[in-house]
Amino acid sequence: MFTIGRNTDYASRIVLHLACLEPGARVTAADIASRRLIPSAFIRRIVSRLSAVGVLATVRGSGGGIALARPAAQITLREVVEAFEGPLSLNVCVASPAVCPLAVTCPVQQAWVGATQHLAAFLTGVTFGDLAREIRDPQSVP
Amino acid sequence: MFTIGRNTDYASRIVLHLACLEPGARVTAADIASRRLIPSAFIRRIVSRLSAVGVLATVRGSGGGIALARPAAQITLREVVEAFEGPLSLNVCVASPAVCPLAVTCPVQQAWVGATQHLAAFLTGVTFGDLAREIRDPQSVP
DNA sequence: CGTAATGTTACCAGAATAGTAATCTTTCTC
DNA sequence: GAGAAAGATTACTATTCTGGTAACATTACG
Ligand code: SF4
Ligand code: SF4
Repeated sequence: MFTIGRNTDYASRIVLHLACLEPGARVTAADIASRRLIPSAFIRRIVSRLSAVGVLATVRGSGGGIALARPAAQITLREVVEAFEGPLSLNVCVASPAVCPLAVTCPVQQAWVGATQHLAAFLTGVTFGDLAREIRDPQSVP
Repeated sequence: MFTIGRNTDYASRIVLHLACLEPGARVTAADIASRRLIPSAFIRRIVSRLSAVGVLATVRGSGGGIALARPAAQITLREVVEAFEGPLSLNVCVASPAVCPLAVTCPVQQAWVGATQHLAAFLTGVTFGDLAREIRDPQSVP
């Protein structure tokens, strides 16, 4: 079906949730999990990955929690996607042309390279600052 | 890694091969399989699907083979992709928003809808007529 | 009828997915 | 310092998906 995995989607929920709060607000992972319908035993790994990648800043111990490492306006959807799906590459030969012996003369490869670049550009243009702003209008989510 | 499957890639090789021949040329599947490095026991299902979808016209029996059902210029890469990956949908909520309870207020969904539309538009713009023309220049492939 | 071709189905091994669970480490509060 | 509250890490599992193989069925030419 050619879709992103659940990990990636959950990650975007987490970042979006934080982007909707006051800048710099810190909140526990379990809290986000319950509000955003993320399996509570699952969110740990996701948060861990996001912080390894530099999207989240975490504080351990009692009274700790997670927060955005940077302003939401500087976090792109692409960054979150690539943290879980790896570098964008719509066909195996885009990331590493060597895997296909036909790559040298294959015009389809060029098409996939182009499609990947277009998608990457689109996702780079979507920041969580923009996304959070869209949700402020109708009713603010707890 | 978020890529198309091998089925889809093999399918594009088949269509490209036919697009490089004389218009209307008919050739056996086994021949394409050996020239384009497709597992020979695999190509059957792929050809079958492509013909069910209206991209290929097949002729059974001795002396039969496969050919494009329409001029290559009218066959888009999107069509081939969707024949194997299903309707383009970069996240589950794009194809059917009902699967996610958050969909009604989720701005990320809008982003995925947009990304899917952009990708779809790009792939619609790539026809095998164009692709075949690119390969005629350097050296014609057997 | 025999042969050459596609159509269809069943099957399989290995990988990926989605999720659970248990344990470790850090740090605050009392 | 004890205990509790948090995140970090790892191992495990069940299910599905993927890529591929194999066998058989169907069609058509000669
Ligand atoms: S056949 Fe072309 S598109 Fe397919 S993997 Fe090889 S180079 Fe890429
Ligand atoms: S959270 Fe938003 S993007 Fe994710 S599945 Fe639900 S509607 Fe779609």
